Parts: sequence; structure tokens; C-alpha cells
Amino acid sequence: MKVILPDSTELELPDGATGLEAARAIGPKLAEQAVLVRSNGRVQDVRLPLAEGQPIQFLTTRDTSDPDALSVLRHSAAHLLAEAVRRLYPGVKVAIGPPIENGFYYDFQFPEPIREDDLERIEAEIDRELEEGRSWEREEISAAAAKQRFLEENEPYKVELVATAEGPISLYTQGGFTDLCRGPHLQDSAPIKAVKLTSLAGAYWRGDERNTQLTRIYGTAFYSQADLDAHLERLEQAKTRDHRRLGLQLDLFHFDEHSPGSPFWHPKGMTIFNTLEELRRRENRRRGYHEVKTPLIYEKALWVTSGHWDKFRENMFLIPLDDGHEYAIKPMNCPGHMLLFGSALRSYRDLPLRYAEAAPLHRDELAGALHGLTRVRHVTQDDAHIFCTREQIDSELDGTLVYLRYVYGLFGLEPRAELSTRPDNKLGTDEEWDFTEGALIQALDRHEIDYFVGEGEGSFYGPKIDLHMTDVLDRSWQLGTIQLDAQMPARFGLTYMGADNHEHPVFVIHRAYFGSFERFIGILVEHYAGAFPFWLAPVQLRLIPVAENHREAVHALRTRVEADGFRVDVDEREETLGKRVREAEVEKIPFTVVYGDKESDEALAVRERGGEQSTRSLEALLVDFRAEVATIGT
RNA sequence: GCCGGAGUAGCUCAGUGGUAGAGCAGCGGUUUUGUAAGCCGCGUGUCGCGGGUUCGACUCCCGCCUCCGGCUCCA
Repeated sequence: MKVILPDSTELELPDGATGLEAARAIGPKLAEQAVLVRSNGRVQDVRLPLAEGQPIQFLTTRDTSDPDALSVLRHSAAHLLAEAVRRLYPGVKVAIGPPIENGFYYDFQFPEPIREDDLERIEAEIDRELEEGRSWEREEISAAAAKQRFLEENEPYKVELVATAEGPISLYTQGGFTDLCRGPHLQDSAPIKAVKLTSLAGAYWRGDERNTQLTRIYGTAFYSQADLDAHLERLEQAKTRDHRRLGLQLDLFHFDEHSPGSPFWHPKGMTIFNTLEELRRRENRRRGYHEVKTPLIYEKALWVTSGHWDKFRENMFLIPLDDGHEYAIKPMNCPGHMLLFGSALRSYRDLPLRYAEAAPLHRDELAGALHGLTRVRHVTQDDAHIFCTREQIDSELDGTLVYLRYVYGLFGLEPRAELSTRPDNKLGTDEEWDFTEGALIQALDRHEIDYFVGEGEGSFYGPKIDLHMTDVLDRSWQLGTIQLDAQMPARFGLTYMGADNHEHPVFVIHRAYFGSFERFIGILVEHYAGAFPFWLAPVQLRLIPVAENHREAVHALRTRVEADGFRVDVDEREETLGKRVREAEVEKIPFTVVYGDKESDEALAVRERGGEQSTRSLEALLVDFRAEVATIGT
């Protein structure tokens, strides 16, 4: 047989040769260092036979930052962890232990709960294993033999995994520990130079909260101690951009235990909020939306009609009254907008009708799910509902996608798009979902938007196009969403009178681009690391009088710049100039003007965020400011 | 909600049974400042909340709340 090497030469090998045999044919050093074989973008264990005629590339212990090479290293480290835990905690049951982004984990069922202190002990045991050295043996056996083996070892989770496994069953053994595992793995533990166990957490077996909760140990591993140190340093660095930390430092918002999950917006944070709100209003107006306001609290009957009582009640704040009535604070605007639409007879001439509302919503999120601004109970969506005919769906979806591109483009955000399809608890028939999902897919295709499919991730009333962004801690959050809904208008009996003098069903597109102001601002804080673009910055210009006798001139300057609609403040504290300049920098204010004996309206000492200094006239500065704001197309 | 960790001054944190501490911030004074921290002085506190053990609890025990890292769930 033949394989093709990266320099396009062909390598002749005996039939059925493995990657390891190919490596030996090239050189003993390569055979020793090979950790993986990559072929056509896929990686496989060096112990497995190669495919005839395919290009191959070896990943070695020197490819220390290749994601695949790191992944196999970490996967093997996970097995070392399991070996160590089995030795230290007799009676422990092992579940699964895959590599993940930036590390690995392994799930166990411990006979007695363990604590974070135990990690140190386990880590020491892993280090001991590494010192002794481990090598991995691979074998393939039948499912029946594997089941028998894990029954004998009293490993019920492995038995269950064998039962649902597809394809041939492979086992990897090192240091007397045999694991059911698809691989690939290292040949030897020597390249594992640094292993660190990072945290302990509960995790449900197979990700289902009805199952037993296992104990998950997270860790990471690298080909060198220096790489591990650099990784830990990056994590520390990321923390400095965390919106929760910057929110306090920049005086944007805070949280208080008297209302968990609901931010208190400080004046500076509110400036950002309101600036986004103005943007939303302006663009909605340009694109034919009508702003409305609907009630915050509704009687139970409304939620029954909308389906929320059945599908969403656990997330709603309920208000039982003495008279036996039950109310709930709205978690979404849609039912209110349904009532608004239904409050009059609608003609085909009225459609499409686009209602926009950024009302505060409340969702009773699980306490453990709350997270800064990105997961709150007080949610303000930049919400809108487009009521349209079946024929108008495509063009309305086009409008929402053009709008979507505009919004994300303003911030230079590049979210990932997800098509979220019918969930288990859906309303309506499969035929209806075929239609609504199909309409979203076609819209994505028309706009050449790449997306991945989230099976069963749709809302109970319709499929969605969701936009996701990751935060500094690599957590993914859903921001915008575009949802096509045939269910809710039907449940509210919404129709319009067609040109044919007959009633026709109405469709609704639910859409939001920020998703929620709260989450969006959280993501923006991290995206800009607190250094907001001029148009969004809470304070755009800080004025610093050099000495007391310059205050009057500075106040006049302030009045003049504010008259042009810019946000200015003055730092006239009796602190040294150096200190006040430093604080303006720490507060990430885009422009600072120092004003002393040498300055006049014709010659201002301008300092930009980052330290660049220049001299500009007041008029020139205002021209620059107007140009900055023009970037968002006012 | 579940697993693990934490809660001490406005912020970041030290303090492990015997009278609560540091840096920054703040306040008072001094300096009148030229582009990232001038100098001197002052501790500002129900040690998250409630109960218990003890002669004595920030410290030990129990319950609760909140936050942090995960799981589950979601904008």
C-alpha cells in the first residue's frame, strides 16, 4: 500500500501498515515522537492502520500548540487522573473523561464526597505516575467481552457506555487501569510535562438532571511547564476584562443581595444603556417599526392562552391575589403584543405591522445560573414582533437579517449563528414546523449566513435563528434571536381580512438583536475591555484645569462642548496634574484636555486614550468629535 | 435547583478561641501642580444574617442568604 507524505512523495508500506510503522519507515526519532496521524483533516491513533493512498501528516511532541496534539495529550492526562483516583479512593466508579477546550475532565462517583483539598493529593499521585512513566496499550474487543470485563470490574457506567457504543469497542490500558475509550492516545506519558487539576464540580450523568450527580474533576495539561504558566497567565489577563470587575471599576453598575440577578445601573452605565436605546429607537423608526407599550402584569388566563402557563411557568414570577386570581409578571412581550394586534380588525392593508417594545421582563432563573449581566432576572429585550401574511414572511425575514448585520457590524461583533429547531415540548404539528424551519433555512441561505444546527433548541412556539458570542471566560451566550411563529397568533385567534374578503391566519416574527440590553452590555464591556468607542463612552471628554485660576475657562469650555451634545466632565480636584491624568486614563475616557496658562480656544492640549498628545483648536476638536459620532450613521 | 469554594472597611485582601489589620479609595491639612499615583495626618467595621457551644466566637457547630467555578436550564 501507499500513503502520501506532506512533501507529496509517496511512501510504500506493507498492506495494513499502522501509523507507527509508517513513522518507523521514515525514521526512529519520528516514531518515538509521533502522537497522532492527521489525514484529510481527521486525526487518528498512530497504532491504527492507515488508509490506502491517503495523504498523512504526523503530529509530534514538538507540535506543542497544535489543538489536536494538545487534545490527545489532555485525553491521556485524563486517563492518568482516573488511574490516580482509582488508586487513592477504592470503590470509586469511573464514568467519562474527555478532552475539552483548554483542558480535560473526568467524571467519577466517589464512595464518600471529596473536597477541593483532595485535588492536591490526586495531583501528587499523577505526578508520581508521570515520574514512573506510563505507556498506553490499545486493544479491540467485542461488545460482549467488554461488557463482561466491566461487570467484573464493577464499573456500571462503563457497562452502560458499552451498551450504547457504536462500532468496534476499543480499550486503552496504562498503569493497570483499563478504560473504554475511542482514543486516540499518546504512546507514552513522557511528553506530558505539566498537569494541573483546576476545579471540582457536580455534573449529571449523561447531562440529564434526572440522573445521578457525579463528581467532575477539571484539569489541564501541556507539553511544557512554560505553556502551562502562559495559560494560567492568560486566564489572569482575561479576568481583568471581566465585565463584572470592570462594571465596578468603571462605576457602571452593581448588584445587591436584596434583588439577586437584577443590576443597579449607575449614571455611567445608564448612559451606555440609553445610548443603545437611542440607537434602537432611531433604527426601528427608519425600518418601519412602531413603538408600543404594554402591561407588565397579566392575569393567568393570558398565560394559559399563550402556552406560557404550561411551558414556562417555572421561570415566571407569580402573584397570587386574595380574590383568588393569579397574576404573573411578564417574562416576554409577545402575549401582550398578541392582545394589541387582536384589539382591532386587521386588513391585509395593515400588514406587515411591526411592534417594538423594550420593556423590563422578569424571569425567575435558577439561583445557580445567575451570572453578572450575562444572566439576569431583570431582562430588557430590544424586542419586536412583526405581524405578517404568509406571503410576506420571506421579505420580512430578509429585513430582519439586513438589520441584524447592521447592528453587529456597528460593534465589530462576529457572532456565530445557530438554527434552533423544534423542541420536545413544542406546540403545533410537524407540518407547521417543517414550514417555519424551512423559511428560516432559506432566509439564512439567501443571506449566505453560515450556521450550525441546534436540534431541539427552538422555542416552544417556533424555530429560531440565534446569534451567539463568547465572553472572556470562553462561555458562549445567546444575544440576538429571530423566531418564526405560527403557533401563538393561532392560539390568540389572530387573523386578517384579505383582499378576497376572507379571514387568513397571521404569522409572527419575534426578533431581538441585542437579545437583552443587560447581556449585550456585558459582552460589549468585555469586547472593548472597558474602552468604549467615543459614541458609547459614558464620559467622552474630561477637562483638567491645571490650577485654580483655570477653572473658569474650563467651565466655559465645558458649556461650549456640551452645547454640541457631547458628554463632558471636569476634574478640578486639588490633586496633582499627573494624578488626574492617570485617573482619566484608568477610567478609559477617550479624550482629556489639560487647560493651563498656555492654552486657549485656539490651542487646546488634547490627550487621547492611550497617551497620544496633540494641540488642536476647540473647533477642530468638535469637528473630530462629530466625525467620531458619524461612524454610527446618525 | 444540584456539586465544590468563598463572604472581614467603598475596593483588593491579611487575620484560626482572648481588645479587628494593610494597600488603594475617602476625609482633614499641605502643595498650585504641565500629561499614568507629591507630602503629612485620620480607621471610616452589626467580621453576610439568625441560632447554638463557650467565662469569652471573626475564629467552633447548625440553619439561611448572597457571590464565585461547574452541571442543568436560558436572552
